[in-house]
Amino acid sequence: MLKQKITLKHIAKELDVSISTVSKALKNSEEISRDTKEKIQAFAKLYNYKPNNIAISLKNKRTKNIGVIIPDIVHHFFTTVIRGIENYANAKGYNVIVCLSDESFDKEVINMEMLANGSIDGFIMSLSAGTEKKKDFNHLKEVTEQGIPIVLFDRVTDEINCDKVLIDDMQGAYKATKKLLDQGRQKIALLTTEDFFSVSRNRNKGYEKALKDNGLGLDEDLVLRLPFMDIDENKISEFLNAINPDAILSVNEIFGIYGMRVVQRKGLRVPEDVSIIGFTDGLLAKHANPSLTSVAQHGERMGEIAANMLIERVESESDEVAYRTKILEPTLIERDSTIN
Amino acid sequence: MLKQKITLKHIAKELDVSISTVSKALKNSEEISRDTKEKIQAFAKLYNYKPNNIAISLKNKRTKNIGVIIPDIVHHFFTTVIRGIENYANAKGYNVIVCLSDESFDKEVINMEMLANGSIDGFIMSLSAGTEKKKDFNHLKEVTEQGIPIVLFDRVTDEINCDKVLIDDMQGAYKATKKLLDQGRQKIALLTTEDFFSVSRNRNKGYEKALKDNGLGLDEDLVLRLPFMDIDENKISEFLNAINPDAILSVNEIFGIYGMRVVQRKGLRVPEDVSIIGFTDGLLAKHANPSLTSVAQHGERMGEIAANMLIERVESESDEVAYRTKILEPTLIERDSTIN
DNA sequence: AAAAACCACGAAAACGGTTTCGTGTTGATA
DNA sequence: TATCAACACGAAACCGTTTTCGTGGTTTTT
Repeated sequence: MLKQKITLKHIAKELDVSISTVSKALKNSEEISRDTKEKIQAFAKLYNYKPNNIAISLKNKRTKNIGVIIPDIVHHFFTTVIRGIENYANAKGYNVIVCLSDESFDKEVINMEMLANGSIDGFIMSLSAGTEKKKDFNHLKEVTEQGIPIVLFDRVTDEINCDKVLIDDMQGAYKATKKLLDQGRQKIALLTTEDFFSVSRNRNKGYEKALKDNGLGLDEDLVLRLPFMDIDENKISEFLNAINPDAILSVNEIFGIYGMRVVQRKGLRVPEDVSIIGFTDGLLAKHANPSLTSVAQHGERMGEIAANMLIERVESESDEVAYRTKILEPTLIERDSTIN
Repeated sequence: MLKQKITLKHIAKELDVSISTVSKALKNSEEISRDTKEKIQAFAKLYNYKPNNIAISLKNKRTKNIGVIIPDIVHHFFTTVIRGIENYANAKGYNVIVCLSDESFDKEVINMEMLANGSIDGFIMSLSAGTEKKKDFNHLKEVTEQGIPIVLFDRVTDEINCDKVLIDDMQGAYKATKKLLDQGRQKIALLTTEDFFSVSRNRNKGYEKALKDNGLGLDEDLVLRLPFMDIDENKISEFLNAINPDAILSVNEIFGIYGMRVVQRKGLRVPEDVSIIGFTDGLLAKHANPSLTSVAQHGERMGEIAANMLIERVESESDEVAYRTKILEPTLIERDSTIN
C-alpha cells in the first residue's frame, strides 16, 4: 500500500521529458516553454511532489539544520532558549537537532562529532559542566577550523573565537545585591556553586563588587559553595543556621527555594526577617510561596539572538565578518520574597 | 585557514588507488590486501577522515534521524520524554530533531511536511491541542502511507494505526480519587481542562468511576473546566469558595498548585482541611509547600519506549509486524498535600 | 538564400558515498 | 604448458537533485 515517494525521474519518465527539464520547469525557469512548464507543474502538484531534502543537502552542501547542544533539557532556562531558537530558525526554514551533553565532556564531544560530518550547518551550544571543569575546548576548535560556525550562549569561554550571546551575570548579581543593601540588609548570604562555572564566577563577582561599593568587605563565612547537582538541603540548613543572615542571594533558582524553605522552617518570615533573591526566572520562582524575586535571564530572547547570529553567518558569503559578543541586560523581577 | 573536510576522493588521489578501494579498505573488506588496507587506514586516521552523513543517507535511504514533534518544550513532562528519547536514540546512533507545534494544528502539519521529505526515518509525536480539537489527522495518514513510521505518545488518537505509548490516565485518576475517598473525603473537586484533550477526558472518567464505585455520583458542580492556557486564578478561587471541597483532584500540576494557594489563602490547612492531588510529577509538585502528592507519568520511560518502538520498526526488514500499544501504569507519589 | 540569433530542451557532471561486477595478475593444478 | 582459482583492485551504476554546456530546429536579420 506504500505510495512510493515520487522523484524527478518518475515525472520525467511519465511525461517523456528529461530530468533536467522537470527540474527547471518546477523552478519556473525561463528556459522552459509555457506549455511544458504547465504540464509538469500540474503533474507534480497532482502527485504531491516534494524534493528530497537529503539530495538537495548533498548538492548544495547546506542542510538547513542547526545543531543545538545543551547540558540538560529538563531545565527551564535551557528550554526557553530552545524555544527561542526554534522560533527564529523555523521561520527561516531551518530545523533544530537537539543533543544533550548531560553535563559530560565526553558526550559533548561525541555529539559534536556526530553532527559535524555534514548533518548540520552550524552549532548553537552552551558548555557542559565537564567541559568547563576540564577547560578542554579542542572539539570546538576543530569544528570551527572546518568552517562550521558556532554560537556559544550562557556558558561560554574566551578560548574560542566565535559569536557569543550571554547575560551580564555580574551586573545581575550586582543589581540584586544592591537591592538588598538598599533595603538595609547587612548580612547577605551567598548560595553559589563550585567555582568552575563561568556564570557562577561572574555572579559571585557581582555580589562582591556590590558589597565593596557599599563599604562592605567580602566575608567568606557568608558564602556557601555547593556542588550543583545532588543538592543537600542539610548543608544549606546548617550553613544558614550558623550565620543567621538577613538576606540571601542565590546563583540559581533551586538554591533560593531551598534557602527559603530553611528560613521558613526556622520560623522566620520572608521577606520581613530574611529577604531572598534568586537567579533564573522559572516556574519555581513564580509559584513559590512567597514568590521569589529573581534575576531574569531572558532565555527566549537569547535563543532568538543566537539563532539569528548563526544563520546570518551560515548564509553570508564573505566569512570575514568579525565575531560578535552580544551581552544581554538582566532584569530584576521583583516579587514577594523581597520588600518593595 | 579552512581545513577542508577530506573525502574518499582525496584519499584515493593521494594514495593513487580508486575510490572503491578506499571505501572497501576503510570497511576492512576482505577484498583488499592487508598492505593496502593498512596504508589507507593509516592515512585516513592521520587526516581524521569521517564519512559524510548526508552522502550515506542519500545512498542507503536511512538518515539515522528521528523527528520529534511536541506541543511545547517549556513543559516538564515533555522534556522528560525528550530526555528518554535522546538517551535511547543516541545509544543507537540516532539523532533527534525536535520541532514544536506550539499546540497549533498548522504548525504541526508544516513541521511534519518539512521533515517527511527525507530528513528523518520516523516520527515520535504527541498531538497538539489544535489537532485534538480539529480531529483532522490527514497529515499523519499521509506520512504513514509513505511508509514513514510514527509512534504516538501521551496525546494519541484511535484514528491512526501506529505504535503508541501512553499512561493509563483513567487508572491514575482512579487511584488518586480512591486515595482521597479512603481518607474519608467526600466532596472532591475536580480541576480539569476543556474536553477535547484525550488525556483530560480519561482522567475525568477515572475520577467519575472512583466516585461511582464508592457509591457517590458525579456532581457537575464539583467540576471546573478551564481553558488550559492563560489560567485565571480568580476562576479557581471563585469556584473553590463556592463549593468548599474537602479535597481537590487536578488533571495537571499547575491547577493543583493554584488550588493549593487558594485554599491556603482562605486560611485552611493542607492537607488537614483540604487534601490535594495533582497530575504530572514535576518540579512544582516537588517543591511546593506543602509538597504536592502527584500522579507520576513516567515521561522518561515513555520516551525510551517510544524510541525503542520506532527504531525497531525502522530497522526491521519485514513491515508486517502488528502495531503495538504500550500502556504504562501511573504511580501515585505521596507527599505532604495528602494525609498518610 | 545564407548567416545570425534565439528558443526549448537534453546530456552529463557533480555532490560523497556504497556496491556489484568485471578483469588483469598470480600461483596452483592437471 | 594450458587451465583454472584465487586474489586485489578498478569501472561504473546508483541514491535525487542542480546546473552548465551543448545542440537541433525555428525565426529573424541582411
